[in-house]
Order: sequence, then structure tokens, then C-alpha cells
Amino acid sequence: MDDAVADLSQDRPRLGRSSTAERVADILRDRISEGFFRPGQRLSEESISEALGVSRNTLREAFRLLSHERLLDHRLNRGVFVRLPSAADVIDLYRVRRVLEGAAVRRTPPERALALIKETVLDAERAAAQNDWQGVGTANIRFHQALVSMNESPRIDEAMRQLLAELRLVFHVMENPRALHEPFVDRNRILLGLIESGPPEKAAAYLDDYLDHAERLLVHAYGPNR
Amino acid sequence: MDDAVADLSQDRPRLGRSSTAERVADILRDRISEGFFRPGQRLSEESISEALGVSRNTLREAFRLLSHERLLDHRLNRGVFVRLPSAADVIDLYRVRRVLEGAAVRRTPPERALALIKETVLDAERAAAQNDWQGVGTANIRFHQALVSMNESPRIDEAMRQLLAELRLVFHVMENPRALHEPFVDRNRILLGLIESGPPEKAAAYLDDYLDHAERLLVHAYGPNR
DNA sequence: ACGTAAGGATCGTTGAACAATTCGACAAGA
DNA sequence: TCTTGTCGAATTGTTCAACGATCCTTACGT
Repeated sequence: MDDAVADLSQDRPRLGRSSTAERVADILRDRISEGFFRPGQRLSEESISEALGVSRNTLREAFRLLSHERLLDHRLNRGVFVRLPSAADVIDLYRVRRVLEGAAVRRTPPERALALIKETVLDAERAAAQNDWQGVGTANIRFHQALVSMNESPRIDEAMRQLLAELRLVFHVMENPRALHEPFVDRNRILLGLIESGPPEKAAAYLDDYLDHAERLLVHAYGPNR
Repeated sequence: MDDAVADLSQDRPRLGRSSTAERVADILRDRISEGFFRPGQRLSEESISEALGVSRNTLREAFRLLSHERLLDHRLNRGVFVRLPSAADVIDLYRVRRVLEGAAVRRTPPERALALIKETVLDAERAAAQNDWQGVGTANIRFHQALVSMNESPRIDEAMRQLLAELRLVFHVMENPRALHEPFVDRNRILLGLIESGPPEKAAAYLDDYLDHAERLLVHAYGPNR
């Protein structure tokens, strides 16, 4: 009986949830990540609060939340804009990735995480076979989220979630999703192999090259915009 | 003339700063980190908004900011409380530290960061000589902030700032600051030496031991509380 | 010991109001 | 033509008062 009660405590976080502001933030976050709101676009308090049927004050609380996640850019007296990351941002994002993902592949992978990673590799391959490059991008993101989960740290998972959401903004600025994601379908498979069997150093080295490649791709296509 | 104008654009970030909510958040952040508000304490919207002379709505925006930094705990319909980290939180915080600081010491230290680190080592030694253990704690925190700055990533700096603010909450729960900080005055000096001269792997190994030590100290003294 | 009910305190959310700020347009001047 | 000053509309920043919803405590009854 005590066991059952102990299991229950895992559902505890779901209890606290709710609050209009958070639900509004969830909606906006989804809209942003799916590209409905474009990077650089201004979000009007009046029109959105009216469309969602919540008061301006509540909407502002939601805006605050998303600003803190770096998805929105809050400029004083000018309103909030969907964040438009600069080239410097891209470079910094990859610096963080090298740290978080590098630490991950150096650990002995927990079974749980390994299964997750395999799954996302398959997802990417399936999507690629159907020329669904948007889907490949999504699977890619989940692949790296799974990678980082090897660190077994809730805080790192959360940080990675935010980072990838921010990176998705970068993707939305670029056209030609195929060139952006195709090279990494194979690389994911290879990296998985190195994690499973190879020595950690080998996987780490390959990962560094992987990230260099991805960063170069982005920054190159990003140069003109700033 | 154009050159002068270009230089000016560096001051641009300073323009955006302000907004009552952010200033309120700054005040509360300081109060929390100095221990004026104790972990677990409830912060009443009414009394604080009255004391600070701002409206409840504005105060709530500030609360949101600090909740996102994990300094406050926002429980629906019950109000906000100064966060009281659990033992599991402490363990996770140290997992993150191992990743961020470990990556830092493996890099070739930039001159700028090295100077900062030296400074904080001296600060800690000076404070220890005067039996100012609060001061040692502060210097210690700045030492690790400086360590992490070797990563040369604004986002990692920011993450570390938050992490250390959260860790300060843990310190405030414990009595006997001396036992908590004294051992690390010497260890800081040694780690600095290894970073300057030793091979990175040596510094990394010592750092792991350092963090194990610190974590054990905290978790041990923390066990009873939960 | 346990379930229920009542009451008070506090939070969640709203709507309206006004001041502060931005931005574009247009006119005046060099 | 280019710059500068001024005005007004639009939007944000902040406050205030109000009401329903939720939680906590206390008291009561079984």
C-alpha cells in the first residue's frame, strides 16, 4: 500500500498546474514554435488579449514568462516581439550545446536514455524517407534532447528544452529546411553507434565535429541577416 | 562622425533597462540573497505591494520573474514562498556544476578570466584571515562564477548566476557557515594552480573531488530537513 | 479519529482609467 | 532636398477597485 502511495507522488507536479497565465503562455509557446508567429513579429497586447479572451494583465504575465525563456523580446514601451536571434546568439547556443551534450556522451548511458535516443534516430530516418524535412527537424531536436537526458539532471533537461526552443526560432528564419537537416540523419545514427560501443572519447570527438558542422551551416546561411 | 555613432550603439542595452516590475524584482532578489527573507517564508502580495508602494499587479510581475529563477515558489492560490531547496535539489545543482565547471577547466583559460579567478582566491583568503565566513562564502561564489566564465558563453554565465543564487538559499538554511566554507579556501588556491600550470585533466579530476566534497558536506547537514 | 460545515484571508482575474512613451506625418526652416 | 520641431494617434506601463475562487483554520458533529 505504501508503495502505491509512493508512486502517486510522481504525479504531484501535475496538481499544481493551471493558472490562466500559464495556459496562455503554453498556447503562445506552441504558436511560436510552430512558426505561426514569425521571428521579429510584434505581438499586440490588445488584439491578442481580445482574441484569447483574457485580460491584458493576464496576458502580460504570460509575456513575462516567455520573455524569460528567450522566446519573446520585451522592449520597454514598445511591446513584445518574437525573438529574432542574431548570429552571435547562434554561436553562443552552440557553445552551450557543446558543453551540455559533450558532458552527456562522456557518461555511461542509462538504459532509459539509450532507448529514447534510438527511437528518435528511427523517427528521423522515417521522416527523411518521406521527404518530410520539417519532421526530420523535429526528430533531430528530440534526438539531442534525449542525448542530454543522459546527464540525468532535471535542470539540464529544462535548460536544453529552452535552448532547443530558441534554436527553433533560428530554423524559422531560414528557408530550405532540407539542406539544414538532411546531413544529420546519418550523423545521428553514427553518433548513436559510438555511444553504444565506442569509447566515450571517440563519441565526444565525433560530437564536436557534428556540432561544428551544424553551427557552420547555420551561421553561414545567417550571415547576411546580421 | 559615423565612427562615433557606431560606438554609441554599444550603450544601447542600457536604454531598455527600467520598468518598475524589474526594479522590484531586483530589490526582492537582493533581500532574498542576503537572507532578509528566509527560505520557506511566505511573501504576501498585499503587505509587500503596500510596503514598496507598487500595485499588486506590478508586484506579481516581479514575482513571476523570480519564480522563473527558482528563487520563489509559486503555489496556485496559496501565494509565493521563498524557495526551500530539497536534498534532491542540492544533488541536482551539483550535477549541473560538474558539467559547467568541468567544461570550464578543460579549456585553455582566457587571460581575462584567469585574472578574475586569482582575485577571488585572494578575497577568500583575506576574509578567512579575519574569520569573516560570510565573506568567504561570497568570495567562494564569485570564484566559481569566474571559473565558469572560462567557457566564454553569456548564456552559461547567466545560468551559473542563477544556480549560485539558488545555492545561496541552501546556505541560508544551514547554520555554522565556517564548517561550510573554510575547507575551500585552500582548495580554491590549489585548483587555481592546476588550471594555470597543470594539464587540464588534472584540474578536472581535482575539481570533481572538490565538488564531491562540497556536495557531501551539504547533503549530510541537510539530510534531517528532508 | 474522522468527515463536514462555516468563515476569514488571500489569491486569480477582470475591466477601466490615466500617465508615459513611441512613432509617423507634416510643416517650417536652412 | 535635407534637417529639425511639433502635433496627434496608438500602444504600453501602472494603478485601482471589485468579485469569484480557493485555501486554511476552527468548530462541530458522528
